[in-house]
Amino acid sequence: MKNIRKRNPSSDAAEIIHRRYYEGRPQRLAELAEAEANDTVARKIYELRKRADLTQEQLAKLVGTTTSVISRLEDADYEGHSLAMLRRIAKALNKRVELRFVNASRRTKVA
Amino acid sequence: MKNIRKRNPSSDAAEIIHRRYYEGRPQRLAELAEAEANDTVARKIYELRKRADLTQEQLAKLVGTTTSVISRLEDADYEGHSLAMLRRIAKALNKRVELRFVNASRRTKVA
DNA sequence: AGCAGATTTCGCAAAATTGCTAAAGAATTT
DNA sequence: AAATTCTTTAGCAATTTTGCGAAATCTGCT
Repeated sequence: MKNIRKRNPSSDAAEIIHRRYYEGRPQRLAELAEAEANDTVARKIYELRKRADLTQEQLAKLVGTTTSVISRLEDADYEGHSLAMLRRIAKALNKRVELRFVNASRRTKVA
Repeated sequence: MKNIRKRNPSSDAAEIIHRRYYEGRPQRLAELAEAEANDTVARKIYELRKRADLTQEQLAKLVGTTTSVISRLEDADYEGHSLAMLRRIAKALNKRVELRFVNASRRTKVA
């Protein structure tokens, strides 16, 4: 996951937050579900991978691609995700992609 | 929206259901929100367009493309949707795309 | 500082999606 | 049933995404 402004510090905000709040604290992980709804796709993938405790290389292998591809997908600036790729990632992590069209302004809360 | 088995009858299941249950019956429309969560992307787009009471041509114009593209996106067999296109459609209809990775088996209910 | 692991970036080829036109097929209206 | 509107299909070009390897950058550890 690449930070927006800084060049290439894997010590970016998301990484810091992850370490501080989630690493080794199972109860915190539950909170992620809520926060995720407002996140970018790139960050969702990043969080998903972190929660599964995988390196990009490990996820890449599961998905059937390379680390450079995973890195690109986790790049906040990248906008070119395909549903097909998102599904491949989901499948690799025993998830499934759920998609909805919701009214532009309102944010729907999830049960 | 193309049916899976029949060749090209726009009198396919979805179309029939639409006419029978939704056309001119506002209260029925609410039920769509629930059903949609389990639908394919293709059908979501179709339902979205129908609820907006638009022809493929009208939607195409709003999105900035042609009817053939819309038709393809509504084809149940088509799997090549990109997030970018889904967002263009959402934007045209004053919606936004919400995406989640959920556990493979369970279906999350929406508020 | 040095080392090993992890992530990012670059460049180009391959594959997939979109853009578009025209024509055929189907549904609706008159 | 003829006319009109709507949708699907086909083909190909243009654009975009993916695939992939190698080098560069960054992190954590000793």
